[in-house]
Amino acid sequence: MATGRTHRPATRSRGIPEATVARLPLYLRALTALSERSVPTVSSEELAAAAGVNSAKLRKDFSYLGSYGTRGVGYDVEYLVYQISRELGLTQDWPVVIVGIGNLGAALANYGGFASRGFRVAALIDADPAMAGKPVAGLPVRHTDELEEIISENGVSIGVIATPAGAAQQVCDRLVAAGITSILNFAPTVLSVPDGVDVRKVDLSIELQILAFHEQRKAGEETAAVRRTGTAGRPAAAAREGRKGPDGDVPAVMPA
Amino acid sequence: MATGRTHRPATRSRGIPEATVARLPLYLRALTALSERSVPTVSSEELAAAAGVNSAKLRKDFSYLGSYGTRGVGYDVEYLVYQISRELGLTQDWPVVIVGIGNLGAALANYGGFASRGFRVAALIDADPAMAGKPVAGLPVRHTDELEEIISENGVSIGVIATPAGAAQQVCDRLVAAGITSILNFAPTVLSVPDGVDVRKVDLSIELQILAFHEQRKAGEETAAVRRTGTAGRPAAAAREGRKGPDGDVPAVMPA
DNA sequence: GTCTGTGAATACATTCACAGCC
DNA sequence: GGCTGTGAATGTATTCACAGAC
Repeated sequence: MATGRTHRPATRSRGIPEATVARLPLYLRALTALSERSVPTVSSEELAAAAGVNSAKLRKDFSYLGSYGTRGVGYDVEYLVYQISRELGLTQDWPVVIVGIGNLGAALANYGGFASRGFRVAALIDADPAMAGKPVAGLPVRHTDELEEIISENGVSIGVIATPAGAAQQVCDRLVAAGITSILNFAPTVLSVPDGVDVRKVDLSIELQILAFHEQRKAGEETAAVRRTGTAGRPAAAAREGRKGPDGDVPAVMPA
Repeated sequence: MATGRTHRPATRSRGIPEATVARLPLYLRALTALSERSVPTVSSEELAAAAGVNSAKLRKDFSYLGSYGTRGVGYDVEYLVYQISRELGLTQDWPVVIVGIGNLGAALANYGGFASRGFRVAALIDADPAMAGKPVAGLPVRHTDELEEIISENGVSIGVIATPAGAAQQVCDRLVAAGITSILNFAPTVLSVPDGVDVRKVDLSIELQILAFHEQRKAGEETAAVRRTGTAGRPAAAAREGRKGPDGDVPAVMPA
């Protein structure tokens, strides 16, 4: 990351913290809901509750964007919607391609949340020739051979990878070579990309594993018992029938 | 205090940092791949590269679990796989339910990554009576009416919500009432849950919006950067000329 | 010599708490 | 009175750099 120089102090300071950027879409969603209900203004407290954060954090976040509120009153909903949209780059439309039209890719293609923000699915691409031409979410699936052409013709800079893990790096390389500079990766694999290309990943199984970690801890607190039994056991908890785990009878966890 | 153990606290220290927990699945995946290639040991440098992090971070992360490496040698792959699996709670199997069998729910049901870790889809649940009984991913869809019974009978503690936003809170409440204590939420809404219940959310459109933010920033920098790198880098950006935003005053994405 | 494990240093993020404006 | 905006304080995460085990 190229740190320029000292601060550009004015209302448009060039460094919004990553953590803040990651929350802006959350605020935007909450604001959009308020806007649809024609709520004219909102306090940091109310908006924070709607977005699921605390109000100090929200105010700090907004302070990076500028002073868009009014003391004693709150924030103008419409104005904030616009400012955040602009900051996120959603006032323009972003064509995206989805590569890998399996179950997940198809689900993504059908996902309404893309279009409702500035995103437009420019094409669906799959390596299976049998898929080519088949309509998914109203778009004909195109073959991988056409990938470069599609990207170039549509000026696509954001790509979504929903292929199996084995194909992801190869697809990624082609996307990058074709000019893509932002990638959302659903394949459970680490992608390597040149500098200047952003990758964000969504890994469904990782999220579950994190939940399992905390779940296990909860279970352990209830029955502070055998935790480290080298051979067999896991924390015990009531369940019904033993489901077979890797080594025999593994209890499921039920809060009683 | 509970922290009575003086030395060797790391073996099961009461607080593995969240950031570390979130990376353990990454390490585990990389290690599993090495294990399948029968690689016996791995250095922090190699493993870090495979997991897409830097080696100092990895070593620090592992130090929270204990001293599982050998100086001058590296880490035993099989042993680490076991230790991390145990730490994450993956040595037991976790029955999960998926609620909301639309495109996304079906994709999740078919997703192989769950079963390959300790997760087992115990049931698919949908509110649509027309769906009831229809097989998805080899399981018959069950109706929401049976939700409590399913959770109780299978000792499920982890639920996945893949319903439309409007139904999510209601489903969440029922899941929690039925005993679920961990929720993975795909619906684009903030869920409120009582203490003791963990929620993780995956929001597809939020990830894209974060990418758009950075993409927009790149485009802004391009004006200055383009001459520095000559013409080598960005075919798609050049092709983007044809695209125009819906409104007239779209800020210059391209040096005009 | 190699590579881990970890205090110390730094960077980043959140929360506090209150001055300043409505 | 109510609410924002923000320095200061605190908490968390990452990185450095090297002592110590092999």
